[in-house]
Amino acid sequence: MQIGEVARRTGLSADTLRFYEKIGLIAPPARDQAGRRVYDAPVLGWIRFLEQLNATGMKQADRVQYAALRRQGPATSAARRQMLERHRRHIQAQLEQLTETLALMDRKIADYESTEQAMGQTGDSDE
Amino acid sequence: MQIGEVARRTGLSADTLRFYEKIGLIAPPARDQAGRRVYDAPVLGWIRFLEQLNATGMKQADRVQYAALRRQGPATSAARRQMLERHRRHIQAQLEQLTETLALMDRKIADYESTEQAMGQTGDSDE
DNA sequence: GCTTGAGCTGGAGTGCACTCCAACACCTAT
DNA sequence: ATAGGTGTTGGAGTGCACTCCAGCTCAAGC
Repeated sequence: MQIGEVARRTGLSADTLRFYEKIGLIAPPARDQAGRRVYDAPVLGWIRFLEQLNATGMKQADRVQYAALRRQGPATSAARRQMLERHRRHIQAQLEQLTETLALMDRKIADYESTEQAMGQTGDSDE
Repeated sequence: MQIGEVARRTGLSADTLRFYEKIGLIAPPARDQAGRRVYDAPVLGWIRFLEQLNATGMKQADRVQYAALRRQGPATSAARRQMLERHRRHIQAQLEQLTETLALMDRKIADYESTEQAMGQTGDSDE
C-alpha cells in the first residue's frame, strides 16, 4: 500500500500520515525504488487504535509516548498498561460529565418545549 | 462582585472572563465609578452552564451563537432548543465512542496483565 | 500621601494538531 | 514522448481557545 491508499482506508490525509510519522506516532515504513512509502497491512489496525485514543481525548504527546513504548517492545508492557489505565479513568470521568450534561440538555429542551407551548406565559427564564 | 471574585468562584481566569465578554459569551457587565466591571450573581449560573457545554465539546463559535440568541430574548427559544437538541445528539455520539473505547481499554489492560504474568510466553502481540 | 493590590486596555504570544504549498521526481496509459 | 496522477521534501500557514504583557488608573489602609 502506498500513502494514498492508507489515507483512503483510514480517513486521514496523506499529510497527516506523514505528520504522524514525523512526530513518531507511526513507524517509518519501507520505501520503494522511487523513494515512496510502502505500508504493510498491520499499520491500519494501529492507526485505528490511535484514532480511538484520539477520539476519546488522549493528547498527542501521550499517544506519541505510547507509540514510543510500543516500538521498544515487550519490556515496556507495564508502562503501557499504566498509560491505558490512566486513560481509562479519563474516559470514565468524561462519561460522568457527558451523562450529567445529557440530563441537563433534556431538562432544558423540555423547558423550551413548554415555553413554546405557552408562549409568553412563564417567560424565558434563564440560560 | 468584581472580576477577581467571579474568577475565583468559577475557576476561570480574569483574562478568560474578559475574553469571553469580548467574543460575546458573557454580556458586558455594569461598571463602577472607576470603570471596573461589576457582575451580578446570575452570571455565575450562566458561566457554569457555558462550562458544561464547553466540557462536552460544544465549539466556541456555537456557544457564542447560543449566547447571542439568549440575549435576543424569548423569540429565539425555538432556535436555542434546536441547538441543544443538536448538542444532545453530539453528546450521545460521544457516549457511544467512549463506551466502546472503555471496553477496548479493559481488553487491552487484561491482555497486558496476562502478558506480564506469563512474561515471554505469548509475546507482545499488537498495539 | 504613599504603597499595595486589583483592575483597565489593546495587542502580541502560546500550544496544539494539523494543513497547505512550491518545486520537484517518478510511473502508467495513450 | 507526453500528460496526468501520485508521490517526495522542508517549511510556512491555519484555526482554535485562550494567555500573557506593558503601561496605565484607581481606591483603601497605614
